[in-house]
Amino acid sequence: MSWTDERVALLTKMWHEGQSASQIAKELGGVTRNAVIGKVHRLGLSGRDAEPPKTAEPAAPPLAAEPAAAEAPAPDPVPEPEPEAEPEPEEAPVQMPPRRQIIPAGQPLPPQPSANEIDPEALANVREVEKTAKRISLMELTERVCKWPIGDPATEDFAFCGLAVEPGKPYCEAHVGVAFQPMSSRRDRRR
DNA sequence: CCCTGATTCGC
DNA sequence: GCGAATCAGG
Repeated sequence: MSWTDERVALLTKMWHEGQSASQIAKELGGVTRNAVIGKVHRLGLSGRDAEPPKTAEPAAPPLAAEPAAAEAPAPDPVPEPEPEAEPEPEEAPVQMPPRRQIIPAGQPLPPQPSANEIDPEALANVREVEKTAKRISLMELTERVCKWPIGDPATEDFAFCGLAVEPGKPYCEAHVGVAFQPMSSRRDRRR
């Protein structure tokens, strides 16, 4: 696969939309995220919009910038014509949702396992997360999705959380929070 | 041990 | 110019 104008245009568009290199690579097909990143750099659009103020020190102290005889500062009004290599192809402004769509749960949430001696903060967090959980089925479980059960396994609306797991753990960040509570925090929460 | 972008360097 | 390999951070 080569970098045709169209592919470069799509790359540029997606990059400015904030898509990750791997997502762009997947969308384009035939290239790896490395290729995308390499191309991004070659195109000079690495810093997605603002200029990097923290690059390497140019080591150019402005000390003798002013010639001694210069009485007038001689300002330069518009030194940068800024080529603006942004062709901005007439792309259809539609097809806007680059972000992963989320399936809302819209459902009362049956009682959770041992949901009464858990750190209130973590619990609140979980209820929040479960509103936005992906709710995947048993067959959709993989090594890297949260396996926290949501709902009653006996009913149809049962599902697993399905969010991205905390690497190395079986659950997402929020569910790890309630799954692995140190005994210290669960002590004396009953009066 | 998943992801991210950044950089290098042989091609 | 290209991108795999590698590096560096989360």
